[in-house]
Amino acid sequence: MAATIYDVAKKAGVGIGTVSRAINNSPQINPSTKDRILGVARELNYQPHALAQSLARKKTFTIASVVPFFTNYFFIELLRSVQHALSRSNYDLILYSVDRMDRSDTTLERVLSERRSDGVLIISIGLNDAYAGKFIAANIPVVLIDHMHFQIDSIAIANREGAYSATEHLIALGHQRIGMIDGHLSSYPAILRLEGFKKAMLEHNLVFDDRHLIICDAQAGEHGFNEVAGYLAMKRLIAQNDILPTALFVASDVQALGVMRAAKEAGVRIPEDIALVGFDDIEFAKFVGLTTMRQPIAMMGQMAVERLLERIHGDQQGDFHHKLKAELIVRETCGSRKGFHVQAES
Amino acid sequence: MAATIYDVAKKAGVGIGTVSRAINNSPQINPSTKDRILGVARELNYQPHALAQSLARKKTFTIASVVPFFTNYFFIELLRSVQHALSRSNYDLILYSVDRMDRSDTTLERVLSERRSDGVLIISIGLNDAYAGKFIAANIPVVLIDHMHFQIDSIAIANREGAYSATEHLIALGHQRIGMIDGHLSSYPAILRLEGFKKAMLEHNLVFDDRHLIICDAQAGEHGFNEVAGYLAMKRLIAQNDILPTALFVASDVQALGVMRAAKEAGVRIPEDIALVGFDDIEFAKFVGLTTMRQPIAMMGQMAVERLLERIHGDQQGDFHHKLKAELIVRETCGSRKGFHVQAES
DNA sequence: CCAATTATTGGAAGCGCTTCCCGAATAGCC
DNA sequence: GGCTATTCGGGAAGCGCTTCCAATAATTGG
Repeated sequence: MAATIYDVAKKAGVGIGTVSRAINNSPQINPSTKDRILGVARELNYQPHALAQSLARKKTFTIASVVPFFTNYFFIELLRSVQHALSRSNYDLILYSVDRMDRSDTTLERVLSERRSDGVLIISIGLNDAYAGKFIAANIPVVLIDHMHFQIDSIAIANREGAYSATEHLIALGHQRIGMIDGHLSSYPAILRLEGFKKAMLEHNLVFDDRHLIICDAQAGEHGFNEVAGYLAMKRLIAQNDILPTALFVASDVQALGVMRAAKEAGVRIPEDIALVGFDDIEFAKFVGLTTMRQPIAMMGQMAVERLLERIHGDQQGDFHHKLKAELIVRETCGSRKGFHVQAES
Repeated sequence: MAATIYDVAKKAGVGIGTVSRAINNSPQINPSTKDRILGVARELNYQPHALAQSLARKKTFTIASVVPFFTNYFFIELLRSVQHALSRSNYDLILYSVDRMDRSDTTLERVLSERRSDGVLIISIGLNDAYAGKFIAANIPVVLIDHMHFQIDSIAIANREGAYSATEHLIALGHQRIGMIDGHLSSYPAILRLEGFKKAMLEHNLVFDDRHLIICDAQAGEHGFNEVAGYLAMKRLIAQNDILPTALFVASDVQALGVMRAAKEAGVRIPEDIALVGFDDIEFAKFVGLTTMRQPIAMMGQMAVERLLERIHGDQQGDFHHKLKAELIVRETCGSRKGFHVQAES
């Protein structure tokens, strides 16, 4: 069995309180006894038991992340950055997955009741007022990523503005007949991106054909933000239109990948026949040359962690609703209008 | 403050032991008092404190996973399946990331010392004898994924055989001048895949040109299993050879993606000029039509979790070194020899 | 040299639970 | 009815730690 604090105390001939002070380097201890105790501890290979510490301190040094597992590479890249940001602290990360968006409640309930964590990161999941209230009542700091709630800290992308920019890029390229493929409108970002798209069209006096808008089906609460949904949407677009749009704004990169696959199958060339702009800039967008709106994913993860940690430490008060701007990354799927917006890329 | 077991006991007019029996549905309790207590508990919105339970039970209902974060989509898909398999149990998942492969020790040390978990999943990381011994001594069940150790349960892919099959496929297609792009040989799978490749060449009496073998550089202990490494390798291959191989076996799909990008830039057509076989079958392989060796990633994750849980419950003894076979998935990067090996795909 | 501080230390109490031991209550049996 | 099994419930002990309080030892100033 592993050594406990009592073993160390006995062997060092001191009380357990003193050992505790030694290992937590409290100032209330004589440096020489401290050294001696640390020596004994090393000898015994003593390691404090994290759980016991948590119980006594009422602090777990763990943060929870609630993630829709794993429908979209966006989450993964976010998680990576969260983990990265966290690795500089000594907090552990515990993962709560929600497998169906429409059943996120049970997961949230679990996070709340287990009390394993000092703070929670909720990714791409809407928090209703009831749960927001519960977290506030339980005094557990929460940061929402890619979603909003008026009472809860959040960090999200400016979706409407991003969609606007994407569409505007297409318009600037001379396109007039522009379509859009969106996620299901049960998703908040999907709504906003559609709004941004429509706004851009309107402000540039372009009419937009309803048949050129395809909303992906939601499945298992997934909002259609996946490759297959994009593929299917593109097939539908091609099937139901005699004249295709000359340009397409797709609400996410994974969907755009599906669009490209369907286009290829149908002999529709990109960008020659249809120009394409995505959204997210997941890692693979670069590999396939997809023009897209870059979400600063890594930045979002890092900021969220920093904010959460601050909240945990009680440093910060006041609301925090950060909105990051998406940035247009021009690659090849809109034709070689390189230099239209110069971007440094590694 | 949240209700404790004492609050429930007092309000129900019983002892704490009885409350404990009620919520853990022990048989040693009168059903009627149990119901009454459960009623009170609900009223008070009582939730047992997971940490306190863990401490008292000496069981955490948590499993740890040690993951190289996140150099390769292989890990992510594995993690997804792990999480999925776990969601059917009531174990939580805590994530320990190792950011540099060559510094996995500190992470393992932490897993060991914190004792937050009942079992550990170690993904794609080599375990040396010292740490294997420590886990055994601490009596913590471990399952290794994508790696081996003679004393520790493991589940891995048959790398050598998979590489052999990939190469053989190319040979069967009539290729003679076959090259390979591999990860750095500090990686065990990289070694095995190279062996399988060479074996296939040898057994089919094909000579293989050393200049057609590119070993990616290892960076930050990353073994070169990433897109950029593949890209760079392909550039090198093209640069240092007057006559290129007609086919290429690439040790991982992410690298193959880089290879494709470099090929495109250099005007080398795939599959016309060079046929390509990858390894892993990550989700994106399908999107880009990459012929590859499928690792049953989801199966690996699931089996690993099942085995780990069995070990935790003490059901299983004896060694367990499972080797799964990789399966050839024919797509487009070797030319349209569709039907060569018919594969059902959704 | 003495009172007043101040620096250290020991260890009980407490974190919220499980579990074991023991007594009370009830049931079963002759 | 009396006696033994059985069932059920109470609560102390214990999981491994932190922290607070009181006690002791070392210093300081005069």
